[in-house]
Amino acid sequence: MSEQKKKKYNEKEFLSVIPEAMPAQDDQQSIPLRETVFLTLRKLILTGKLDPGERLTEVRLGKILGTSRTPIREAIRKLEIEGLVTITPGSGARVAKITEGDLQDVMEVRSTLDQLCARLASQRISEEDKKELIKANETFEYSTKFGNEQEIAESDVHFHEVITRAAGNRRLDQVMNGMADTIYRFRYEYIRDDLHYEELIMEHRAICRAILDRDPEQAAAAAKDHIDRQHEFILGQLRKSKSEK
Amino acid sequence: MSEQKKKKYNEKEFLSVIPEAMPAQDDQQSIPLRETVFLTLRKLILTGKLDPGERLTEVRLGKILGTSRTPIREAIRKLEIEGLVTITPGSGARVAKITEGDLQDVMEVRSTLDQLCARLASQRISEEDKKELIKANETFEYSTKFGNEQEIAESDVHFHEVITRAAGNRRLDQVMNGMADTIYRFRYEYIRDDLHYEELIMEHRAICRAILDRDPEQAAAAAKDHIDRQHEFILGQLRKSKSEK
DNA sequence: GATGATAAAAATGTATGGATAAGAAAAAAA
DNA sequence: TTTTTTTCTTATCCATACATTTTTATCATC
Repeated sequence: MSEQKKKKYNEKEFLSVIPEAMPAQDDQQSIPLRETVFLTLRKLILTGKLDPGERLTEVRLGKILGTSRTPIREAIRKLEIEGLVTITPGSGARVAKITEGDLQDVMEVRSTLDQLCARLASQRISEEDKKELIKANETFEYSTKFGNEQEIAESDVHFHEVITRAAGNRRLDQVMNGMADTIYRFRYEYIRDDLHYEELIMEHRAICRAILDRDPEQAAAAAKDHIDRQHEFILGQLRKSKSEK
Repeated sequence: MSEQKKKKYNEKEFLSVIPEAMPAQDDQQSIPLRETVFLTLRKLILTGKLDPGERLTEVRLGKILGTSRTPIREAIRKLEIEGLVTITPGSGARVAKITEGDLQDVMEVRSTLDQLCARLASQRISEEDKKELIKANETFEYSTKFGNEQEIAESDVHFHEVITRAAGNRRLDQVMNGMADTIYRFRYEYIRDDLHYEELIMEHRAICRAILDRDPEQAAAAAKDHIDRQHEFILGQLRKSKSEK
C-alpha cells in the first residue's frame, strides 16, 4: 500500500525543507562550514522538521546541503553530544527520540539548577543585566499578548537565558543550554494548546522581583515553583497527547 | 637561551609519552578508532601528560598514534565539547587551561548536583547497587590504607560514580561525568600532599549510611558537607601551590 | 504468506590530496 | 638592536577515494 511510498515521501519532504534553512554563507568567510551545518541541523531537529528516529545519512545530507561528508560528520558528532542525535557505530546517526523518561530526567536536574541560577543571579547580577532582565521580562509579557507561539517560546527562552547568564557561572550556563534544547523539543512536539500565560507571567515576575531585590532564597523558591508547575503542565500535555493516539 | 630549545624539547617529550598510552587494538575490531584516540588523548590530558596550553596538531598526533588525521580530528572535537580542549577556528586545538574560576564554577554546580544525586539515590537505589555501594566504600577505605595516590583517586571516583548511577537519572549522570573530568585534572595537577583520609572516610560513611537507610535529606546533607569540605581543601591547595611559585 | 539465505546497494570508517589561511622565519628598514 | 615587511612553511578545512560493514532487495524454501 502506502508502505512502498513511504521512503520516497520522507525523502521528498526532507529535500524540500532543508535548503531554505541552510544560510548561504558566501559573505561570512570566518565561520567554519561544520558550524553552519551544525546550527542548521540543530534548528531542524529542535523545530521538529526532522522527526525523532529519522535517519541522518551523511551522503544525503551532503547532497542536500551542498557540502562534502566531512563537515556533516563533524556536525553530527556535535549533535550527538548535545543529545539531539544518537549514533550507533558502524550504522549511522538518527534523530534522538524523546521519551517521557528523558523529560523526567531533564526536569529533575533542571529544577535543581534553575534554583541555583536564580540564587546566584540574585547575588551577582550586574546593573547592566538588571536592565536586560527587566527588558526580557517585558518582552515576554508583550509577546504573550501579541505574539505567536514561536515568539512566545523564544522570549521565554531568552528570559531564562538572561538569568542563567547573570548567575555568572560558565559551567552552569553550558549545562543549562544543553538541557534547554531537550525541553524546547518537548514543547515544540507536544504543546499546542494555549499555555496559562497569566500564571507564567506571575511566576516570571516573582522570579524577576526576587532577583532584582537580591533575595537569594526567595529567588530560588520562585524558580522552583515555576519549574515544578512547568514540569507538571508538560507532563499533563504529554499524557493527553498520548491518550489521543 | 633555552628559549630556542623549547619547541624541540616539547616535541621530544610528547613523542616519548604517547605511544605506550595508545592501546594496540588489533584484536578488538568493533571499537571505532576515533573512540580509542579520544580515550587515549583524554587520559593523557587528565593525567597531566599533556600540559595545559599545549598545541594538539593533527598531523603530529596522527604520526604518533599511527592513524590518519580523520580520527584525530573527531577525537579532538569531542574533547572540545568535554571541555578538555579549546579550538580556535582556523588555528587549531590546544589543551584547555584550568583556572581557579573554572574550579569555582564546577564546584558550585557539583555541590548542588551531588546533593541531588544523594537524594535520588537514597530513594531509588536497587538492592544490587546497595551491594555495589558497600563494596565501593570498602574498596575506598582499603585503598586509603594500602594503595597509592592513583588507586585512591580512582576508588574515590568510583564511589561517587556508583552513587550517581544509583540515582537513576541519565542526564544527571552525563553532566556529572563531564564535571568529574575537570575536577580530576585539578586533583592531579595540584594535589600532592596527603589528604585527610580519616575525614574523607567518615564523610563517605555518612553518605553511604544515609543512602542505605533511604534517608534523602540526611543523604543530601552529608553530600553537601562532603563536597564543601572538598572544595575548601582544593582551593587551599591551589593557593598554596600558587604562592610557592 | 512468512521465513531465511544470498547478492546487490549503500553507508560508514579511514586515508589522503588540494586550497586557503595562519604562523614562523628571514630579510629589509628604521 | 628593534621593528616592520615579505617570504615561506605549516596547519586547518573541506573534498574525495577506497575498504569494510551494514542494510536492503531478491529469491528460494517451508
